[in-house]
Amino acid sequence: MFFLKELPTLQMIEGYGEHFPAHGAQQVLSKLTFLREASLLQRRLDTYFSEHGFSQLRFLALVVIDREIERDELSHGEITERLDVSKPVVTRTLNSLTDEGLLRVSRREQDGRTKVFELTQQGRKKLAHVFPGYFAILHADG
Amino acid sequence: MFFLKELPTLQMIEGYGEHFPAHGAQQVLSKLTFLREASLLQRRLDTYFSEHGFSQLRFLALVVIDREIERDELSHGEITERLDVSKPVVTRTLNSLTDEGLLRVSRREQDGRTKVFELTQQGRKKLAHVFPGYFAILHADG
DNA sequence: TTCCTTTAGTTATCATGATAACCAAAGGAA
DNA sequence: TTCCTTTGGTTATCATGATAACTAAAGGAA
Repeated sequence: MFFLKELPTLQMIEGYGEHFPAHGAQQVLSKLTFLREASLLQRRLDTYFSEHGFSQLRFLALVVIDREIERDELSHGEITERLDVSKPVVTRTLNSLTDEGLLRVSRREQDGRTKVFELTQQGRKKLAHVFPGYFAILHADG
Repeated sequence: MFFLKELPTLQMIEGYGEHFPAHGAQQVLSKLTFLREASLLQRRLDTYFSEHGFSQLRFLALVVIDREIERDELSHGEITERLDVSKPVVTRTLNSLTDEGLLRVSRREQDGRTKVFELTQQGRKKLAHVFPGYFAILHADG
């Protein structure tokens, strides 16, 4: 998240910078604008998820399992590969989703270390319930 | 931060959605791309800050004081107005910056409640040290 | 087999965001 | 004055990101 409510003006940036080439300030400002807009959109999504007792990460963890074609389940490691967060966070997230009954775990027969997760009926229902509003936010202007 | 390493394909999104109008999927995908790119840029910035024992918020707190024209100091409340984070987080951040000697606090004479913060020499030095790399990341392609 | 290395996930701990509830000074109305 | 409301910040507590260090199963060389 980018936490500056008012972006600096072009003049301000130019004032700071003997640090970048001519016309660099414009590029810097447009990147800051980009970050700020993304943060605002991200914040709308986070608010939406939290209204549904969800978080983006918890949602995406269900999504990566759901979207897998010709498979119903993914291992902890496979989920970690698909999500850009650390392993311990994946562990915590999957455990809490399991505790809430949205996922079901089992051990893989061939390898006693591996845990595999699949959506429960309730998990599918929850996803279906949250998707429309999610797409609505992404589809909206701004 | 948007945590999906691989974005869904257009076909996947269309598969999910009777939830949005025709051609909506393209719009959804471009918003997801936007979020993902912003997250990657944000992550480069966060890495840079943490290499300097800094965080984006700590940096921006110094910046909003520094960029104030014709004033050297801002109150806690004024800083809170300029940063898009909650009051308690501002308190904690300003305290830690003060403890590290980057800011100096004083009470405002007219109002015994108000705290005002200004950059120390060390704070200015730190900002000057961090700015070039910050702009370089923002100026870079991608 | 025995032992060493690799791989899968977990535990411990920290940093940093949020909200709710609080304290204390300021500022008026009675 | 006294008391009530408003305003400026803080405390307590939680959620959720990270890294480092750990446990235990797997797999392979000797």
